[in-house]
Amino acid sequence: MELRHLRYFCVVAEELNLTRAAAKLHMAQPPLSRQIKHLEGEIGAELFERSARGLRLTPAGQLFHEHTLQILEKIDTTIAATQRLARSKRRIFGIGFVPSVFYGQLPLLVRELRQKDNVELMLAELTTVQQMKALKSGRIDMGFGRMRIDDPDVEQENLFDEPLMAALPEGHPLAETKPTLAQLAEYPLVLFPAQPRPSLADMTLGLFRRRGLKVTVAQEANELQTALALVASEIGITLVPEQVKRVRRDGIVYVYLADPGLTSPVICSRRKGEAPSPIMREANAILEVLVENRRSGRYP
Amino acid sequence: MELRHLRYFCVVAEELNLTRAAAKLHMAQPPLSRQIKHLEGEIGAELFERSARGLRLTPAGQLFHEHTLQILEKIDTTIAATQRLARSKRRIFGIGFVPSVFYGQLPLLVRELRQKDNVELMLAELTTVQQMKALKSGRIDMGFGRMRIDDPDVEQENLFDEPLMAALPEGHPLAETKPTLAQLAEYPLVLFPAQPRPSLADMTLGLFRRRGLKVTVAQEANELQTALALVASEIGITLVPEQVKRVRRDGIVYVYLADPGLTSPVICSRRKGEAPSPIMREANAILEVLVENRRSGRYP
DNA sequence: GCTCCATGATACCTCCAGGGTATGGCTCGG
DNA sequence: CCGAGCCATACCCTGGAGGTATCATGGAGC
Repeated sequence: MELRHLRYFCVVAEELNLTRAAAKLHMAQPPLSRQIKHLEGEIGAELFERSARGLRLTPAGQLFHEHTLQILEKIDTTIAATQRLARSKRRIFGIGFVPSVFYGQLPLLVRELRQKDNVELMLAELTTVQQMKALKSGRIDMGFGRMRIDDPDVEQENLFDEPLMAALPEGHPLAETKPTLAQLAEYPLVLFPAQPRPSLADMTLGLFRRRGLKVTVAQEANELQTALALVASEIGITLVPEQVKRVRRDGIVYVYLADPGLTSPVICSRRKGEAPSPIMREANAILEVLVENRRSGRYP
Repeated sequence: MELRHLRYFCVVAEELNLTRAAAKLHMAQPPLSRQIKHLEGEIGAELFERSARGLRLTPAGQLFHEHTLQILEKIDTTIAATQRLARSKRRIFGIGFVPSVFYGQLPLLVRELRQKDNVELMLAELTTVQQMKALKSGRIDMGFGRMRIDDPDVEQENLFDEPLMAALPEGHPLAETKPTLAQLAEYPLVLFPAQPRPSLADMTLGLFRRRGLKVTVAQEANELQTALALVASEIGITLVPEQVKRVRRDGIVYVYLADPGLTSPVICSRRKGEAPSPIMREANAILEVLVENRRSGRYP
């Protein structure tokens, strides 16, 4: 499949008429007809219903059209962004992060760095393991995760340890308490994040298991917002890092846990033994302030 | 430009060696070399720095690589989704919405509809004006907006009127009051959303202007989260529809306004004179319950 | 400082696939 | 029943993608 097919498909999907579409594309109708068939063959699905009076999109065709528009749009913006960056003298600074650190001060680091006019920021949501590879390949320059991984080419710095909290529906029996894990184990759990494993979800399960507590998983969720919605709907409860409590939501209360030592670290990874670039130095300076604020409890 | 170029570029960007990349692509080195040059020519930017010992990505190349990976990934998932839909007997149901309605009950409608196993949901963020065209072309079947637009082929239903609220930084002099527009006009404004105009931003400005109030715009923001962050940083204040107050955030308080009649409607648009499909009937039923809850103040 | 070699660039050839033209066949409206 | 409108098929032609051979270059190693 080539972009040509997508471009043709879009025009045809809008015109619903091969002859007119061909005219719009400055080409004859038969080759267009063939290319569309070719596309359908490659995807292995009918995108159009043919009739003697023009075409109609099948449901699959509708879906494909919607996404194709987005793809073509993204290509255009990508080219434009690349050209802009090539003309400017900016350098790329890539930051990898696991989703759960993005509810805290990371957005502040991003906002500060975007101000600088010698740097183009590139953000990538990556698991801690993926971050190792991305660091080495130069795709990112700094990674934020929650796991310690031994790698000779990467140095890790423990920024701070973050307490875990329980997210409970409003009015829950434990809502005004400081519960123990044993107490929480009595209630069904919303496991989160379900998708890229291993993750916080496994850590959560491990915490219970190591204490010999049996938990029932009521539901899995991939995104924080979904998980919180499920908690608010009283489908279950879930454990989240403290940063998440900044995401307040009607129907949800966060409570600290009674068990000591239930924390999740936030770890910053960098390539080892590399002279810090000017941008890296700026990032480090900002980070230092943010970590200091975090440690002293001063939120901006 | 064709997908071929992107696929080649990705492999080269990973190998940073044309000979090896060519081998991986099961082709000879010279044509690959040429295609990459061709790509650079078309974009009008150097993506690689050549040396006798292999290649290196330029900043522009790095950016392009990052986005190219996403594009290729999206194409794969699009094809997979299209195939899946073609095999199933599901129908498409498209919903268009302006961002500001997505903080209310719309997610609930989406969640309920996703449960049904005869429907594949397609969401599209569109301005109210774009929704008209999308409805007529069949891209969406239902649109949610905040503006009344006369169109012979579209019928609009006013679901409810939503009060406007002011988002203020914590500790703001007006934070514990029910201020008037005149009082708010004393403080700088964060204009939101800045990008697709006309929008709520113009409505906000209009409200002040019609009362003969002069406002100073401190900053523009495209996304709600940014706007709220700016408010929390005491850069300015902003007006938001009531639904937004469900997005709570540290450092932000929402207050109702003293002026009467400061509301923003939520309007549902459908194609006129069309027999409702089974899915549309299900959507209408869910919508009715949600609107009733909204009107009676019962949030789920 | 010279040589070697890995690596990318250039030149030229081949051939296929994408586009063109001509035409058939189907369906719907009058 | 006929014609208009539309898509599909058949066949031809050419541009450009890919192949082979070879050159140019600069860093590593002696």
